[in-house]
Amino acid sequence: MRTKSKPSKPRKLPIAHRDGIAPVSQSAEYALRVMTCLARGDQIARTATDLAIEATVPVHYLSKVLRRLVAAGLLSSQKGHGGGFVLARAPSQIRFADVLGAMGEAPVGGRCAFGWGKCDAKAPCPLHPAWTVLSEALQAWAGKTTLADVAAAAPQKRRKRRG
Amino acid sequence: MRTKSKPSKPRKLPIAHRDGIAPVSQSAEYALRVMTCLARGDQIARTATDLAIEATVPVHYLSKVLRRLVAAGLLSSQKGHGGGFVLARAPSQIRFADVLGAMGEAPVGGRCAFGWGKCDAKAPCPLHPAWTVLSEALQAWAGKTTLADVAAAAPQKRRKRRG
DNA sequence: CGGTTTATGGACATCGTGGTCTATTGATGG
DNA sequence: CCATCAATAGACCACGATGTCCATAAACCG
Repeated sequence: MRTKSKPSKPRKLPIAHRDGIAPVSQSAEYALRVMTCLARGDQIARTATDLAIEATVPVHYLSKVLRRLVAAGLLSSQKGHGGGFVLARAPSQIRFADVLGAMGEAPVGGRCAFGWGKCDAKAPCPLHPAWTVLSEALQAWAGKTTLADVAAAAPQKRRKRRG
Repeated sequence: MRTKSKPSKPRKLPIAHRDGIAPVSQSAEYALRVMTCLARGDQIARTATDLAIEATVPVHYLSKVLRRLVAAGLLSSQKGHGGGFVLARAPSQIRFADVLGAMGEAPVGGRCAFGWGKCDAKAPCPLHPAWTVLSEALQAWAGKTTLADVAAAAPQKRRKRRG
């Protein structure tokens, strides 16, 4: 075993690391955050600034995300005084998959994880079975979870009902 | 110098899209590819160039990935004529989680998807339950799948299996 | 021993994502 | 009508992940 390879100089390699196995991009995560915020409130218009604060997202960047969600038909927007963003459908009718899809995060599956151009059940790459398991788990999650689920969960603040 | 004005490029929205819900980084995928290649062959040393061709990975970039895998103790390396890389353990003893961990892809969970600093079962963010489901699915997948699984699956060449 | 083969280590160059900023358009209210 | 608010649009920049290249070290072969 000649792999002594003494690590006397523990220089870090340029291969960075993300915050773990990031299932979605940062933009997509922002989208889910803001959609969650909207689902948890009343159906009144919320401004981008307002949402950015609550969702802890850079304001100007969020506007781009919101634009995408509007273009995808998940949000309605209203300009001018009193305007803002509202969910286009009921929270129970908006799946995570819809939000991710609006952000360009297609539900996996299109690309061969092994680098092969074509990869299907007939001519599977070595990683195909394992990747299929992962892909199906992700799709099941994104397809089943809706905004209604996250709206119901974990109230952010104690909203005391007056009277 | 990036002051080369690159006009005429119809940059839609700056929110790019990856090849779907990419569960791992490109580097981590490369690592899984090359580890799969090694698991599928005999335990003879394979050169980086050889592996790069089979795994369809840029040669020089792969060398960095291989370095990481060696540093993590998943691979053994041998310099000089006849040298190359070999799995440090049996394929059944190398989980995907090990490979991902070597590439810096920690098994999720550390960061709050909603942007909160702290986020646990006691004070969960709205996304916490949904994210927990996702996180556990990913961890289960990465923890259960081993190189032996992908080595057995989908023989690239016809090879008689014993037993 | 020198020469070849291989891994090792790092210096760049490049590109996409994330993030900031400014201008414009549209709606509302006085 | 004008002032103001807020969405829309896109230019622009920073930075990290990706990818290329080259020098060096180590192991083997003659």
